[in-house]
Parts: sequence; structure tokens; C-alpha cells
Amino acid sequence: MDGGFERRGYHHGNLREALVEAALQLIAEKGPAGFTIAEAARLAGVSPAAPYRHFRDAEALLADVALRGFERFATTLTAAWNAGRPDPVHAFEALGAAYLAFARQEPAYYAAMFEARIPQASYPGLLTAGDAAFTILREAAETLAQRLPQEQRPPSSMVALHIWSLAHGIASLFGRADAGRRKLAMPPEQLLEAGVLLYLQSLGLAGGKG
Amino acid sequence: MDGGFERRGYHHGNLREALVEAALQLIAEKGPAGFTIAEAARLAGVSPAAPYRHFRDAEALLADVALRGFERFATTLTAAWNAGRPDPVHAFEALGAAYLAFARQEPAYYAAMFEARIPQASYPGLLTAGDAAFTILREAAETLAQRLPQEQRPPSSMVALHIWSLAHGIASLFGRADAGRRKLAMPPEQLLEAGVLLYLQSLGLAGGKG
DNA sequence: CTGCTAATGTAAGACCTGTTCACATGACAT
DNA sequence: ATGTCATGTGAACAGGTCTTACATTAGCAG
Repeated sequence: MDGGFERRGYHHGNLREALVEAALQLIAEKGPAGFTIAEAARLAGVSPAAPYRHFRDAEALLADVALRGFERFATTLTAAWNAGRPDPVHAFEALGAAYLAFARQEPAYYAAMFEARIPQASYPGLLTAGDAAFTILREAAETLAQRLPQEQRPPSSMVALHIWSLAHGIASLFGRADAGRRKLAMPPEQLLEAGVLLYLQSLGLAGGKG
Repeated sequence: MDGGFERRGYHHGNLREALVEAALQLIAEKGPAGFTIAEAARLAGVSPAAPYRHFRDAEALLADVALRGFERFATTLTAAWNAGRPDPVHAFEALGAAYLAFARQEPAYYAAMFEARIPQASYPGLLTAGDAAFTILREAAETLAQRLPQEQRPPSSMVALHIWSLAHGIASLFGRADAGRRKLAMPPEQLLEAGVLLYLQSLGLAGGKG
């Protein structure tokens, strides 16, 4: 661990990164509320006051983690959409699957992004990064809608919001390794895929009977 | 406030209820993580140690709030569904609207129920109460599905999961007074209604073009 | 290489919270 | 009236946040 850094002397050399790594580890273990600056400092091998040279307070550190999370999230979603190849419907499915995969594989980022209750107004970068991620989904929906005659096209932002909400709902209710969550008859990925297909069908965007 | 109770002497008289009230107030203000036993005790006018006579620890208090929340939630949903009257589709819409209304009007309960990361395994009552609330949705979906010829009926639990997830996603992304959340072109209620209608259409359960 | 400056880390401390313990109080049954 | 038990208190300790004054050193100017 230690983010791959061993401190070599009085100065750590990469404390900022080490703190982010430590925060990720702690959030993954105990949730955003369980993370403390003191413990992150301990993991990084510095005194409890050192982190304050890099982050104003615990919330700022969390906000930085969330920001990085949104950036990775956007990268992941872009790759999954893959410019709509091989065809928009399958690419859209892949986008949904990537959403859930991110929530499952990066629970710490996901928690920082969506569960930490960071006041976004205080961290404008967060808002921007979140919008960028959403835009990927919206443009995918836009591309999909192009297949319909213009007068039948739904607003792409509405479609994107529906898919985002469904994916987020599934991820946050059932999609995590959280022992506490309910068991399902269907794995979350399949639940999402079925939901998206049904939804797209009603728009005339997916095959007649899934 | 004080939950309507003034303490009259050495003994509070209704500390347990007063603590729950205080917790609700604090959660509403600062989220589940911002709530502390010490502050709840202060609001109730007792010493910081007094709450431990009624709750094993802070998590237990939170779990009690969540449990009460699930019970109120179930009541609300049952009333909204109204046994499927005047007709199942409209009643189903009302159910969705009630979901969002609960999240908005009772943010403290909602947060305790879904955001507090209470290990449900440690509080079996919570799991039961959550299941009871979900069952209402599942039975509504079941009733709806009855309208279809048997071989076209989707699994009602899948339908219920889709609707629950969509509603929860919308509520948790956009449905709260949280200043930090994004602005939408459409109010959350309308977003949900449109999503549910589209979804039901694809199942053949709602009118041809909403 | 020398020496200055700014960045980075430390130590100590004020203050808060959670939680436990021995003890105080009084509601209630007998 | 008396005893008992639920309920509340006060003191104590561990551990957290964050600030302030101070220590160390990296990196740059000369």
C-alpha cells in the first residue's frame, strides 16, 4: 500500500497523493463517514497535522477524491460508449454495464462522489466534473435518438436522466459488496440491462421484444 | 422543538422519544454523519451519558430512526396505492409520486433509511421493515401485471425493482432540497412519472403514447 | 558551494465527541 | 414507609479536528 511511496526523510515527498490513497482505502473499508484525517495521516506515516498543509480540512480531501472519481468515471464511460460502436444500442448497453462496474469496482470513489454529501457549491470543480460525466450519457442518448424520425425523438437529456437515475438507483440499492444489502433474484447488471432495454423499446429504440 | 416535551425534574419522562426527535432534526440539518449523541442529548436537555440508557450506541439510535422511517414509508405507500384505485395505472403513478414526496418531505427519515450505511444484519427489524415496504410495490406491480394475458406477464418483482430503483435514483440524485444538487429541466416528479409511463408502455401496461 | 526563502512536517494544545463507570435520584409496587 | 430498579449525572479516558508556533529541508540565486 502506501500508494507505493516510502517516506525517505523529514519530508514525505508525495504526501498529497499518499493521503488520497489512504482516504480511498479508508472509505472503501468504512464509508465516507468512517474516514478521518488522523488515520489517513497515520497510514501515510506523518503527524496528524501534516495533512493540513495540503487540504484545508477533511471535506476538502474528500472533495478531491470525488473529483478524481468523476474524472475516472468519465474516462470509463467514454471507453464503454466507444463512440457508439459497434452500434448505438449495444454501445448504450455497455455504457450501463460500465456504470455498475464502476460502482462495484471503485466503491470508494463512488461513495465519495455520491454519498459524501459534499456541498458542491463549495467545490465548483466537482460540479463541472459531474456535468462532464453526465454529458457523455446525454450525447449517447442523443446519438441513439438520431435513429428516430425527428418528430418522434424524445429529449435526449430526459433519456439520459432516466438511465442515469435507474443505474444509480440499482447501484446504490443493490450494486455494492455491502454485506447489508438485500439479495436479488437477478444480478444487478442483468436488472439494469433488462430495465434499459424495456425503456428503449417504448421509445422505439430497441428490438420489439428484447 | 424538544419534540414537544419539557423535562420536569431529574427524570426526563420521555427521553427516548425526545432523542429520536432530536436525531431527526440533526439528520435533517447535517446528514446522518453530522448527527452526534452528545448533541442529541443537549437538544433533549440531558447529560451526554443519558442516551446510553436507551440506545446501545449512536448506530442503534440511527437504526431506530430508520426503522420508524420504513414504517412510515410503508404507510405512505399503502395509502398512495390505495388498493389500486381508481385504476391500477393511476394508482401506480401515485405510488411513484408518493415515493418522491416522502424523500422530499421526510429527508431525515429517508437519509437514515438509505444513506446511513447501517449494517442491516445487526438490526433484523430493519430488514423486515424494508421488505414490507418493498412488498407493497411488488404487489402493486403484480396487480398491474394481472391485466396482461398470463404468458406476457413480466415477473412482478423485476418490475418492482425497476420502479424502486428509478425512484430511488431520482430521489437521491435530484429529489432533495440539498442546495448542492444539480438543477433539472424538469421537476423530479415529472421525470419519474415520464420514466414510469415509458417503462409501463413497453410492457403493454400503459396507453400507447402516454 | 553558500545562504536565503518558501514549502513541508512536527509538537503541543484547545476543544469536541463517544463511551464507560460508579454513583445519585425518584417512580412505583408492596 | 420502604425497597428496588429504571433512569439520569459527573468524571474520566481515548481519540478526533484544527490552529499555532516552531523545525527542517528542497530548491533557487548568487
